[in-house]
Amino acid sequence: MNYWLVKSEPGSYSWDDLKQKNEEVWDGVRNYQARNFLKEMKLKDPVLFYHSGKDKAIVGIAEVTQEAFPDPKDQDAKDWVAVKIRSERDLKVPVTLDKIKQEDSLSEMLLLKQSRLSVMSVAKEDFETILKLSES
DNA sequence: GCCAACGTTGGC
DNA sequence: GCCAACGTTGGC
Repeated sequence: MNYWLVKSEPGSYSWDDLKQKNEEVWDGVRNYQARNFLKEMKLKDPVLFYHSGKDKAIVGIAEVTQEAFPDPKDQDAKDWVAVKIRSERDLKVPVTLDKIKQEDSLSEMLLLKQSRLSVMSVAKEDFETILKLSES
């Protein structure tokens, strides 16, 4: 099992939006590195949901409900893909970017290293650390 | 509002 | 194929 993180600007699509719809097609990704991660996602992989912009925090956990398929928004039939994710649960306490930065063991997270990447993998240990941080 | 990081475009 | 110009993302 692999672990992932997706970013969204809450103004355009928020965690609440996902909870309301339950399941969503995660499409429109137009970055090769992000696309390659989308292609590696497997059914039931956990996905951290991060709010960029004002929030700057991981707010919930989603789950992959459909593996990569051709992005329906891909007009030119390029090789872009989408997945489906479903909201699983809220984090008890959102894990802010500040908190993540304060945690030495998380300093290698792609979230910190590549601020512009919108879909990324998360190491198992890092995933677990974040869960721990979300408990207090 | 600014700026760093980074991706894309287009001229050469 | 290189690189300057420009656009976008996202943190500060």
